[in-house]
Amino acid sequence: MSDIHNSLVSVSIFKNCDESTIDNLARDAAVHQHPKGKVLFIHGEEAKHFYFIKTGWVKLFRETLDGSQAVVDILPKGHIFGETSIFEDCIYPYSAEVVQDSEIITIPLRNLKTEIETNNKLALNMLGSMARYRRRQDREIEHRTIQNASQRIGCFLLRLTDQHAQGEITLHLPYDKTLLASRLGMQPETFSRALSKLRDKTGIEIQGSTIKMDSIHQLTDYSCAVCSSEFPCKDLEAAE
Amino acid sequence: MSDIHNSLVSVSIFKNCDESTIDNLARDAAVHQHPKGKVLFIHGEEAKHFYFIKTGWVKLFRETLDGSQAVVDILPKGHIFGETSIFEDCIYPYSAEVVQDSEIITIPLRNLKTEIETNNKLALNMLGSMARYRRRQDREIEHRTIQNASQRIGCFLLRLTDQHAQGEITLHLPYDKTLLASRLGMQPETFSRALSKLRDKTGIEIQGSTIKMDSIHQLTDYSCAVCSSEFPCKDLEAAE
DNA sequence: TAATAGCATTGACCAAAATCAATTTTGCAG
DNA sequence: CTGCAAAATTGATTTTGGTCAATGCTATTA
Repeated sequence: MSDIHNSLVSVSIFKNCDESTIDNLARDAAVHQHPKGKVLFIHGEEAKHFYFIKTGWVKLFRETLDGSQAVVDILPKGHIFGETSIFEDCIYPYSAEVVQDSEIITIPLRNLKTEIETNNKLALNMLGSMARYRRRQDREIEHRTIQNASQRIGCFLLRLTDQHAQGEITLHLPYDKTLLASRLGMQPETFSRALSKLRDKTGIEIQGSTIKMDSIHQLTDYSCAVCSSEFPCKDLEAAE
Repeated sequence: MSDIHNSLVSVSIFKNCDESTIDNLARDAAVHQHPKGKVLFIHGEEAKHFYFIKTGWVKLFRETLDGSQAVVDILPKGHIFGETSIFEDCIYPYSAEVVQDSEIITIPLRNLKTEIETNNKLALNMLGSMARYRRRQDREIEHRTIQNASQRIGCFLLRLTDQHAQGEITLHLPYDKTLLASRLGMQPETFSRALSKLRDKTGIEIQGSTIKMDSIHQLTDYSCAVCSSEFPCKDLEAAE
């Protein structure tokens, strides 16, 4: 159990909360190993748990009857998801699928709900987290509206780099290109062409999933020109 | 002052809160008349107040240096905005412009922050409100990803109608078509053509800003087929 | 009621991205 | 090391929506 406890203390919504708060949540939690492709829950299903990603990656998405899907987010280890379902109708607002073999902690929403109803500190942390997420989503809508495919990729790459990095930078795409394409709201073919275009326009070097550049300015000049947030963005951080 | 108080009691985040809570907020609030076109604040500005729309409409948007803008939302009377800036850096995450002569109540964020830090009921209400907003934004991203222009218009029209309406329906566009186009993330010319296409595909009648149809099925068949939320949508309600 | 300004529509054209199809490359299992 | 399946790329084509320019419509007001 101490394993679960140790995982949860690092989550931003539990920051500065009493040990007892975390213990109350961890009490009925469980760790599971999930293979790539495993669907944890489906949009519209009754929400019983929320989840913490110990290792791996999880895709949140919405899917229509005809099979086309819109990716809401792709979360790395250290993040929680499904927690917003304690409000309203207790229904998951999206589906969740493990996109790489992952270790996931499952925690009953009941415990969170009970705790938050009396714990103002927790409620405030969660509000802060949701405000951050909201900014991220607002920015996402802005990007889909005014950035083209290449600029969106450039912006995504910038978010992978240390904002204050100097000199030559090497970075790796965090997951495969098809998934990244869906994360950015485009087709794999469009992604491939748009990345080539980005290379031609900015001079970055691409070797598989490794990308090198002399300085971040190669990307900022190209991508940030058409964004309302001047670089370095104040609202770049990942969700909660 | 009782005027301001009466306005605020109707806001969902103050539901079931003590009279004293609302009085604390209303104490330093003020009502102003704003003409169409008035910009209330700009993205990135230090956030001092949040706002309640007593009458009229307000557009929330983000704008780049070169003038292109992305509309985040368009809010009717009864809604608040800017309140999420009590978290983090106290900076407005979007700009706000009055799009019709409006009566707006201005309330210091300070008062809200002080109150929420000790008032768990208020915090929980606000969490519920933000969870609703988040679902709306997730759906918005989905729509921009998988619906085409005509389908987005159809979906918007459905959200204007009574979900359980039977028989012939008449409805009016809530604001002018140029603004509606920006709300739906398209150009005015595209909106015009897409609306004509929607008419041809569904048989709805269009007369200026008045739209008539024999039944909502004309629209649901066309627009909801490519959406993950089966009609009637559970997550259609407006934000705040 | 006539002038006008802003909104809305239409047409012609262009650019971006989606689609469909065919390869090529890569990573992995045997 | 080889063969295979999945991922990625490339080409050809279509679709969608954006852009620019011209025109039509309508509501306000002088």
